[in-house]
Amino acid sequence: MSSSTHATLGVRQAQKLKTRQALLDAALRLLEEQSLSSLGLREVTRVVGVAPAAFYRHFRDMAELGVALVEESLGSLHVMIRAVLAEQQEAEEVIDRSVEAVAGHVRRHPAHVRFIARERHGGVRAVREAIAAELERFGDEVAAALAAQEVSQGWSAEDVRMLAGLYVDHLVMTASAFLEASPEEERAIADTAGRQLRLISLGRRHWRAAS
Amino acid sequence: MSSSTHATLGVRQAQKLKTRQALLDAALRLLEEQSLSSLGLREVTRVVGVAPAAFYRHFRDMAELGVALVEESLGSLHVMIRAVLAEQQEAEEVIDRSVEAVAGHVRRHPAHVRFIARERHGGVRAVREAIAAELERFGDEVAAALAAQEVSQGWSAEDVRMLAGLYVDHLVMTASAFLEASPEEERAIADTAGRQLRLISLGRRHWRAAS
DNA sequence: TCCCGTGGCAAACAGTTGTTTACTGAATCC
DNA sequence: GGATTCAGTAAACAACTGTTTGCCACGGGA
Repeated sequence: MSSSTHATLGVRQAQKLKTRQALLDAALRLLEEQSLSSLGLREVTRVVGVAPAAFYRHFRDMAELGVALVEESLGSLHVMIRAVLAEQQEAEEVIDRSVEAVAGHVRRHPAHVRFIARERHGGVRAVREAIAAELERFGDEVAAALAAQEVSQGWSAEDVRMLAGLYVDHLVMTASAFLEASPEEERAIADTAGRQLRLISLGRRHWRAAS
Repeated sequence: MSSSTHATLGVRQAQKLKTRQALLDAALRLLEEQSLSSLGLREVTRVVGVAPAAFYRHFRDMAELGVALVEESLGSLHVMIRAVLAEQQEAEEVIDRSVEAVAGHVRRHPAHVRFIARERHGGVRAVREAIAAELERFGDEVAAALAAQEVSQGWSAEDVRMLAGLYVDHLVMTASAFLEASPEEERAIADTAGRQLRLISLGRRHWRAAS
């Protein structure tokens, strides 16, 4: 990683990116036990081992750093969603795969997930809006994938979008549930999430037939 | 209100409760634009117009005040849920009633709803746990009501509980969606929430028949 | 090689924070 | 009616905050 940026960007910019990333990492770590609106600039620079004033070379204030963290956090989630959507299997299988993918993602990036769950309704407007905008894009993407499936024939675009919203909300809920779960609770959560998805999928298959 | 407490408790305790409530109110107001972990003790006492040290006569620290706010906020939500569950009508009707009840509740107690949505995954452990415990009780209550309906015959207790969880999560999601919505968006949100509930209810009616 | 651009530093700034201390005055109890 | 309890006060404490200033060292283009 370091070597590639080194080669491409020159020592100068590479070093800058490095401390920028160090600031993001330190902030993310500190945010495991508090929320963004109480995270201090000095607190972050202290962890990185850099002067407080250096912060301003990278971000105007903590809100701007927060927005950068949103991109980083939801970026990793995005690739996971794409991967799940790309699978073209039968409903029963894709559900278990999805839940397992979410569990794995939480296990791999717990701080990212915690940050999103915490700041989605948190005290910093700019960050809330960044998360909302990105989640809306996820919803659109899911909707497009759903619309391409044969089960969705005859569905209005509005209905497809509301189902996608349900899935995205459920995804975030499940991820945050995994987050605060002890290892032995994980199975129960995965189980519940799977059953909930199955019930939704059942409602989906009977949507226009019954109403 | 003041007169009743006055009569029952004596001037002494009544006054104490009054400033305690003033602290809670001030905190709730300040929390509309920040999160609990960044709310300062002095900030609250300043708004109330009381000396900083007076705070300790009522709460050990801000976390304890937060827990008190949880009880207050979810208390009002609790009566709303009870009211909805008490109605024994046909599925189609109860859905629209419920969504309208949620919308009304958010309109009436926006600060309470915002507080819960924000601190449910917020930075203060004690508050998170208090919210989680209370929402779990809500889930149990909903589950009991669902189990009593004829649609749930043959359902395992586990399945009923997972459906109740889905409803509770959806409730919180919908409430927080109403919260950040402009008045003209309210209708669309209510509409989407209603359709989502209808789809879930559809899946519910086909649960054991298909799987 | 020299010079410019710039990431990072040290120091100082005025404010703010949570917490402790000793106190006052009024409601309560006997 | 006198003693007591206790909600609220004022003042002081050290510790911390975000932001500005002038400075230095050094990588990169000429």
